[in-house]
Amino acid sequence: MREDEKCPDCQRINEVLARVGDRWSVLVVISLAQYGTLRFNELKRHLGISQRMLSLTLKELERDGLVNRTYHAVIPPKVEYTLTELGQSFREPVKALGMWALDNLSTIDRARAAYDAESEGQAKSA
Amino acid sequence: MREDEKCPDCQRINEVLARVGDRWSVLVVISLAQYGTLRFNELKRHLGISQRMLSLTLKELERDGLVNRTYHAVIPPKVEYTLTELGQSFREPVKALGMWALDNLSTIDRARAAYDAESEGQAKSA
DNA sequence: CGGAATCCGCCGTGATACTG
DNA sequence: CAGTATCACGGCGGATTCCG
Repeated sequence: MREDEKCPDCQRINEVLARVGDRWSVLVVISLAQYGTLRFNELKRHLGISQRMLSLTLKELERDGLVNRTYHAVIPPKVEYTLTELGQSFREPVKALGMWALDNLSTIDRARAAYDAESEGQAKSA
Repeated sequence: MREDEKCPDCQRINEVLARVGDRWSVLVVISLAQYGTLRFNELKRHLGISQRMLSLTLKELERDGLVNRTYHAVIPPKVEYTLTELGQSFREPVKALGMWALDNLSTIDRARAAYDAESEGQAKSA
Protein backbone atom coordinates (compact mmCIF):
# COMPACT_ATOMS: atom_id res chain seq x y z
CA MET A 1 0.00 0.00 0.00
CA ARG A 2 1.50 3.27 -1.13
CA GLU A 3 0.66 6.84 -0.25
CA ASP A 4 -1.56 7.24 -3.29
CA GLU A 5 -4.48 9.24 -2.04
CA LYS A 6 -4.16 9.03 1.72
CA CYS A 7 -5.38 12.09 3.53
CA PRO A 8 -2.53 13.99 5.21
CA ASP A 9 -4.51 14.48 8.39
CA CYS A 10 -4.82 10.77 8.86
CA GLN A 11 -1.11 10.47 8.43
CA ARG A 12 -0.42 13.12 11.05
CA ILE A 13 -2.80 11.61 13.54
CA ASN A 14 -1.36 8.23 12.80
CA GLU A 15 2.05 9.64 13.56
CA VAL A 16 1.01 10.99 16.92
CA LEU A 17 -0.82 7.85 17.90
CA ALA A 18 2.32 5.94 17.11
CA ARG A 19 4.07 8.08 19.70
CA VAL A 20 1.87 8.56 22.70
CA GLY A 21 -1.03 6.36 21.67
CA ASP A 22 0.06 3.10 23.14
CA ARG A 23 -1.66 1.69 26.17
CA TRP A 24 1.16 1.96 28.64
CA SER A 25 2.04 5.54 27.85
CA VAL A 26 -1.49 6.62 28.46
CA LEU A 27 -1.72 4.73 31.72
CA VAL A 28 1.58 6.07 32.98
CA VAL A 29 0.51 9.62 32.24
CA ILE A 30 -2.78 9.07 34.01
CA SER A 31 -1.04 7.66 37.07
CA LEU A 32 1.47 10.47 37.27
CA ALA A 33 -1.29 12.98 36.79
CA GLN A 34 -3.14 11.42 39.70
CA TYR A 35 -0.29 11.05 42.16
CA GLY A 36 2.07 13.81 41.06
CA THR A 37 5.28 11.91 41.75
CA LEU A 38 5.89 8.21 41.63
CA ARG A 39 8.89 5.95 41.86
CA PHE A 40 9.66 3.20 39.41
CA ASN A 41 8.30 0.33 41.42
CA GLU A 42 5.33 2.32 42.58
CA LEU A 43 4.32 2.74 38.97
CA LYS A 44 5.08 -0.87 38.30
CA ARG A 45 2.86 -2.16 41.06
CA HIS A 46 0.15 0.35 40.38
CA LEU A 47 -0.19 -0.43 36.71
CA GLY A 48 0.54 -4.10 36.76
CA ILE A 49 3.07 -3.54 34.03
CA SER A 50 6.13 -5.62 33.44
CA GLN A 51 9.44 -4.13 34.43
CA ARG A 52 10.60 -4.15 30.86
CA MET A 53 7.65 -2.31 29.38
CA LEU A 54 7.66 0.27 32.15
CA SER A 55 11.30 0.96 31.54
CA LEU A 56 10.79 1.33 27.81
CA THR A 57 7.67 3.39 28.20
CA LEU A 58 9.23 5.81 30.67
CA LYS A 59 12.25 6.25 28.46
CA GLU A 60 10.06 7.09 25.51
CA LEU A 61 7.92 9.47 27.52
CA GLU A 62 11.01 11.20 28.81
CA ARG A 63 12.38 11.40 25.31
CA ASP A 64 9.18 12.93 24.03
CA GLY A 65 9.24 15.50 26.79
CA LEU A 66 6.14 14.31 28.59
CA VAL A 67 7.80 12.96 31.70
CA ASN A 68 10.52 14.24 33.97
CA ARG A 69 13.01 11.84 35.48
CA THR A 70 14.86 12.64 38.70
CA TYR A 71 17.64 10.41 39.89
CA HIS A 72 18.61 10.48 43.58
CA ALA A 73 22.06 9.02 44.20
CA VAL A 74 21.30 7.44 47.55
CA ILE A 75 22.16 4.01 48.79
CA PRO A 76 18.91 2.40 47.84
CA PRO A 77 18.64 4.03 44.43
CA LYS A 78 15.65 6.28 44.13
CA VAL A 79 14.21 7.56 40.90
CA GLU A 80 11.15 9.71 40.75
CA TYR A 81 8.95 10.50 37.80
CA THR A 82 6.69 13.48 37.30
CA LEU A 83 4.84 15.03 34.40
CA THR A 84 6.34 17.91 32.50
CA GLU A 85 4.15 20.78 31.37
CA LEU A 86 3.65 19.05 28.08
CA GLY A 87 2.68 15.94 29.97
CA GLN A 88 0.21 17.95 32.01
CA SER A 89 -1.38 19.31 28.87
CA PHE A 90 -1.74 15.78 27.61
CA ARG A 91 -3.97 15.04 30.57
CA GLU A 92 -6.89 16.90 29.07
CA PRO A 93 -7.46 14.81 25.95
CA VAL A 94 -6.53 11.69 27.86
CA LYS A 95 -9.04 12.49 30.53
CA ALA A 96 -11.70 12.95 27.89
CA LEU A 97 -10.84 9.58 26.47
CA GLY A 98 -10.82 7.95 29.87
CA MET A 99 -14.20 9.41 30.78
CA TRP A 100 -15.73 8.19 27.55
CA ALA A 101 -14.16 4.83 28.15
CA LEU A 102 -15.61 4.45 31.62
CA ASP A 103 -18.98 5.74 30.50
CA ASN A 104 -19.35 3.47 27.50
CA LEU A 105 -17.56 0.30 28.40
CA SER A 106 -20.72 -1.40 29.52
CA THR A 107 -22.53 -0.26 26.38
CA ILE A 108 -19.79 -1.75 24.27
CA ASP A 109 -19.98 -4.93 26.26
CA ARG A 110 -23.68 -5.24 25.60
CA ALA A 111 -23.32 -4.45 21.91
CA ARG A 112 -20.64 -7.04 21.67
CA ALA A 113 -22.67 -9.67 23.47
CA ALA A 114 -25.64 -8.97 21.21
CA TYR A 115 -23.48 -9.19 18.11
CA ASP A 116 -21.99 -12.46 19.21
CA ALA A 117 -25.38 -13.89 20.09
CA GLU A 118 -26.70 -13.01 16.65
CA SER A 119 -23.68 -14.49 14.97
CA GLU A 120 -24.18 -17.75 16.82
CA GLY A 121 -27.84 -17.78 15.93
CA GLN A 122 -27.03 -17.32 12.26
CA ALA A 123 -24.42 -20.00 12.44
CA LYS A 124 -27.03 -22.39 13.79
CA SER A 125 -29.64 -21.50 11.18
CA ALA A 126 -27.08 -21.90 8.43
CA MET B 1 2.34 -10.22 36.53
CA ARG B 2 -0.86 -10.73 38.46
CA GLU B 3 -3.55 -8.32 39.52
CA ASP B 4 -1.98 -7.80 42.92
CA GLU B 5 -2.54 -4.14 43.62
CA LYS B 6 -3.43 -2.79 40.23
CA CYS B 7 -5.86 0.07 40.31
CA PRO B 8 -9.23 -0.97 38.89
CA ASP B 9 -9.51 2.22 36.88
CA CYS B 10 -6.32 1.43 35.04
CA GLN B 11 -7.69 -1.96 34.24
CA ARG B 12 -10.89 -0.53 32.89
CA ILE B 13 -9.15 2.06 30.80
CA ASN B 14 -6.77 -0.57 29.59
CA GLU B 15 -9.74 -2.67 28.59
CA VAL B 16 -11.29 0.10 26.57
CA LEU B 17 -8.05 1.07 24.90
CA ALA B 18 -7.65 -2.53 23.90
CA ARG B 19 -10.98 -2.24 22.13
CA VAL B 20 -11.16 1.07 20.38
CA GLY B 21 -7.66 2.31 21.08
CA ASP B 22 -5.85 0.91 18.11
CA ARG B 23 -4.72 3.12 15.28
CA TRP B 24 -7.02 1.85 12.58
CA SER B 25 -10.16 2.03 14.66
CA VAL B 26 -9.49 5.63 15.52
CA LEU B 27 -8.78 6.56 11.92
CA VAL B 28 -11.85 4.78 10.62
CA VAL B 29 -14.04 6.58 13.12
CA ILE B 30 -12.49 9.90 12.18
CA SER B 31 -13.05 9.26 8.50
CA LEU B 32 -16.65 8.22 8.94
CA ALA B 33 -17.22 11.20 11.18
CA GLN B 34 -15.89 13.43 8.44
CA TYR B 35 -17.69 11.95 5.46
CA GLY B 36 -20.78 10.47 7.04
CA THR B 37 -21.01 7.44 4.81
CA LEU B 38 -18.23 5.57 3.08
CA ARG B 39 -17.90 2.40 1.11
CA PHE B 40 -15.35 -0.25 1.80
CA ASN B 41 -12.91 0.73 -0.91
CA GLU B 42 -13.41 4.41 -0.24
CA LEU B 43 -12.21 3.88 3.29
CA LYS B 44 -9.42 1.70 2.07
CA ARG B 45 -8.08 4.28 -0.34
CA HIS B 46 -8.63 7.13 2.06
CA LEU B 47 -6.76 5.60 4.93
CA GLY B 48 -4.12 3.72 3.05
CA ILE B 49 -5.01 0.63 5.00
CA SER B 50 -4.67 -2.90 3.76
CA GLN B 51 -7.80 -4.76 2.81
CA ARG B 52 -7.27 -7.22 5.59
CA MET B 53 -6.91 -4.73 8.41
CA LEU B 54 -9.83 -2.65 7.21
CA SER B 55 -12.01 -5.72 7.12
CA LEU B 56 -10.98 -6.78 10.59
CA THR B 57 -11.25 -3.27 11.98
CA LEU B 58 -14.72 -2.68 10.56
CA LYS B 59 -15.93 -6.00 11.87
CA GLU B 60 -14.68 -5.15 15.33
CA LEU B 61 -16.17 -1.67 15.23
CA GLU B 62 -19.49 -3.09 14.12
CA ARG B 63 -19.31 -5.68 16.86
CA ASP B 64 -18.62 -3.01 19.45
CA GLY B 65 -21.57 -0.99 18.22
CA LEU B 66 -19.59 1.97 16.94
CA VAL B 67 -20.20 1.42 13.25
CA ASN B 68 -23.22 0.55 11.20
CA ARG B 69 -22.90 -1.73 8.20
CA THR B 70 -25.41 -1.63 5.36
CA TYR B 71 -25.30 -4.22 2.63
CA HIS B 72 -26.92 -3.43 -0.73
CA ALA B 73 -27.57 -6.56 -2.77
CA VAL B 74 -26.90 -5.03 -6.15
CA ILE B 75 -24.90 -6.42 -9.00
CA PRO B 76 -21.69 -4.69 -8.13
CA PRO B 77 -21.91 -5.34 -4.40
CA LYS B 78 -22.17 -2.19 -2.36
CA VAL B 79 -21.55 -1.94 1.34
CA GLU B 80 -21.77 1.32 3.20
CA TYR B 81 -20.51 2.18 6.64
CA THR B 82 -21.67 4.90 8.96
CA LEU B 83 -21.20 5.77 12.61
CA THR B 84 -23.76 4.71 15.15
CA GLU B 85 -24.74 7.06 17.94
CA LEU B 86 -22.12 5.48 20.12
CA GLY B 87 -19.63 6.03 17.36
CA GLN B 88 -20.65 9.65 17.12
CA SER B 89 -20.12 10.13 20.83
CA PHE B 90 -16.67 8.71 20.44
CA ARG B 91 -15.80 11.58 18.14
CA GLU B 92 -15.54 14.03 21.02
CA PRO B 93 -12.67 12.46 22.95
CA VAL B 94 -11.03 11.47 19.69
CA LYS B 95 -11.24 15.00 18.41
CA ALA B 96 -9.66 16.27 21.62
CA LEU B 97 -6.84 13.82 21.16
CA GLY B 98 -6.39 14.74 17.54
CA MET B 99 -6.28 18.45 18.32
CA TRP B 100 -3.67 17.93 21.00
CA ALA B 101 -1.74 15.76 18.63
CA LEU B 102 -1.64 18.32 15.88
CA ASP B 103 -0.82 21.09 18.33
CA ASN B 104 2.03 19.32 20.04
CA LEU B 105 3.57 17.17 17.39
CA SER B 106 6.27 19.70 16.62
CA THR B 107 6.99 20.18 20.32
CA ILE B 108 7.45 16.48 20.73
CA ASP B 109 9.68 16.40 17.71
CA ARG B 110 11.91 19.05 19.20
CA ALA B 111 12.02 17.40 22.60
CA ARG B 112 12.93 14.17 20.93
CA ALA B 113 15.67 15.75 18.86
CA ALA B 114 17.11 17.43 21.94
CA TYR B 115 17.01 14.19 23.89
CA ASP B 116 18.73 12.29 21.12
CA ALA B 117 21.37 14.99 20.72
CA GLU B 118 22.16 14.84 24.43
CA SER B 119 22.33 11.07 24.37
CA GLU B 120 24.83 11.18 21.54
CA GLY B 121 26.89 13.76 23.37
CA GLN B 122 27.03 11.57 26.46
CA ALA B 123 27.93 8.59 24.38
CA LYS B 124 30.87 10.52 22.98
CA SER B 125 32.07 11.79 26.36
CA ALA B 126 31.83 8.29 27.80
C1' DC C 1 -16.78 -4.55 -5.35
C1' DG C 2 -16.42 -6.56 -0.86
C1' DG C 3 -14.76 -9.63 1.39
C1' DA C 4 -12.46 -14.52 3.45
C1' DA C 5 -8.36 -17.45 3.75
C1' DT C 6 -3.62 -18.25 3.81
C1' DC C 7 1.26 -17.37 4.44
C1' DC C 8 4.75 -15.00 6.69
C1' DG C 9 7.79 -11.28 8.66
C1' DC C 10 8.18 -8.08 12.25
C1' DC C 11 7.89 -6.39 16.85
C1' DG C 12 5.40 -5.61 21.09
C1' DT C 13 5.27 -7.90 25.31
C1' DG C 14 6.32 -10.85 29.16
C1' DA C 15 9.60 -13.92 31.86
C1' DT C 16 14.01 -14.49 33.42
C1' DA C 17 18.57 -13.44 34.85
C1' DC C 18 22.15 -10.15 35.78
C1' DT C 19 24.27 -5.44 37.29
C1' DG C 20 25.15 -1.30 40.22
C1' DC D 1 15.52 -0.28 44.17
C1' DA D 2 16.13 0.69 39.38
C1' DG D 3 17.27 -0.63 35.77
C1' DT D 4 19.67 -3.55 31.31
C1' DA D 5 20.16 -7.82 28.39
C1' DT D 6 18.49 -11.91 26.45
C1' DC D 7 15.18 -15.16 24.98
C1' DA D 8 10.72 -16.86 23.42
C1' DC D 9 6.13 -16.33 22.00
C1' DG D 10 1.81 -14.41 20.16
C1' DG D 11 -0.34 -11.45 17.36
C1' DC D 12 -0.48 -7.36 14.32
C1' DG D 13 -0.32 -6.27 9.78
C1' DG D 14 0.90 -6.60 4.77
C1' DA D 15 0.86 -9.32 0.32
C1' DT D 16 -1.34 -12.57 -2.21
C1' DT D 17 -4.97 -15.54 -3.76
C1' DC D 18 -9.69 -17.04 -4.26
C1' DC D 19 -14.87 -16.48 -3.94
C1' DG D 20 -19.81 -14.52 -4.48
